[in-house]
Amino acid sequence: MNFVEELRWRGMLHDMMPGTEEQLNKGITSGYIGFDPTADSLHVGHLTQIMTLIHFQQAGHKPVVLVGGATGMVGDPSGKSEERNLLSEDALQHNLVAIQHQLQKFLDFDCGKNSAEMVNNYHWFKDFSFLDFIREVGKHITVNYMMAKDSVKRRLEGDAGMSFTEFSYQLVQGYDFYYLWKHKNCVLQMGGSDQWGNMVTGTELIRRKEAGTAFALTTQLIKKADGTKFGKTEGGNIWLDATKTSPYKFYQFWINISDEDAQSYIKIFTLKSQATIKELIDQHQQAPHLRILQKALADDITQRVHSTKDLEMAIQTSNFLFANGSLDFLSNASHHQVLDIFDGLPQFTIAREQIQSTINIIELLAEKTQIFSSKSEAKKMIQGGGIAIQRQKITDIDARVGLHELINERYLIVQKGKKNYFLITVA
RNA sequence: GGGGAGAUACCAGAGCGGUCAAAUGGGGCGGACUGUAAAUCCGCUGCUUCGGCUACGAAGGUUCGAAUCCUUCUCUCCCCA
Repeated sequence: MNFVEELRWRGMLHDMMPGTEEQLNKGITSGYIGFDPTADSLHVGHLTQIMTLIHFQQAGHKPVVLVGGATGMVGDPSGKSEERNLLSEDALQHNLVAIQHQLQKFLDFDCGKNSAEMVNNYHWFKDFSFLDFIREVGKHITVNYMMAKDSVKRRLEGDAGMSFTEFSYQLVQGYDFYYLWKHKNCVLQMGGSDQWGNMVTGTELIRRKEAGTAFALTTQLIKKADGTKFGKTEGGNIWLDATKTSPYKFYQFWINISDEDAQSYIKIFTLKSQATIKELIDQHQQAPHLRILQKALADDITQRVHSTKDLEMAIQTSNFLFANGSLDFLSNASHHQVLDIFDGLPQFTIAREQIQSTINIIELLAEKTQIFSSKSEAKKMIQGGGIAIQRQKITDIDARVGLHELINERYLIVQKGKKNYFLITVA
């Protein structure tokens, strides 16, 4: 199966320029996707692009990963209703290094002629003077053409306006494409469907400057069936960086995907074959409550983004926290094992003297630890039946917790709601 | 430079001298139900030593009493030049 067919059956393909498929069928083709360093980690929203590159490489083509040291300094107006804040150069540099490191994990950079390659557009922009730029690039593209772009039009129609900097973004990205086309024989740019406009500016530049031919292919933006934004939870973005989103939370994110979404995500975010996926969907529909799809998804992605060990840990933690795992498990565990299970969950340590023999529950939750930021909040939560200690629901705001209740004489498991666990270690 | 409108809790947005810790909607959090789901229903959503305290852009003032009236300041938006 070729690259385009692969994307098509997986529901990832959005649009492509005429001739793209023919070009790819001609033989090994070099294509790129750009990532701007807007944060110091990629998040799950970037995974579609990463998967696209993986498929691209598996189909025998050469993926080029572009990190936007230069474009990151400008700010892409696509999909943004107002002007972005510029990041400082230090922050950009920090972000750049971090995401470069992450991207390296997903592709094979050493497999012969279709090895992946990483480039940074800062290299060709750093010595490109403003005058040279407007003569070499700006001259070929009319303002009329630029203003017709959706990302620009929407901003011109709105109240927020748009700075010249962001207006120029498409030229900067367009030049990237031209540069890669010229110097690396890169004839295809891929990206999310919101990038279409920017990508076309690139092919247009190549055509007008050198009468060259280049192609663009976009992937579907990931949507959730309920219309909310993919990749965001109450806690914010789901990052790929284990220190920003723990492997456990990452795993949980996928486990909690709705049935409907899981059926499309399994195709997008895993490399499983068409037959395997069909089988999984069948099984899932027969017994939806087992959430076979969500588990398959979560397993696959957690393993790829983190590691097999992280996945095992996440499953173990999930089983303990949700499958009503009894607390006996803890009494048999070593201190190290306990910490492993609670790794990535909020933890507090308090001194034994602080408790004396017993301590008021509210004082414990709001003062000795920062599980709640105020006593009223803790009180309200207890009255609302949202707090459990050692899996026992607390309903009395005057309840006291004593040393004799500690597991292994040192642990207190606090539950806020069903899903939020806190470990208090009494030292 | 001239004219106008406005600034209220996480967001949107009512209130326009006392009954206002502030309607309503959204969001968030919790409970019930459930599949760690969706939908639905219910509760909470400033702090507190439960006496109060601090809050409606900021600072002053009027008043027994101000989110509400007055003055100045800061900021935002709109129209004209």
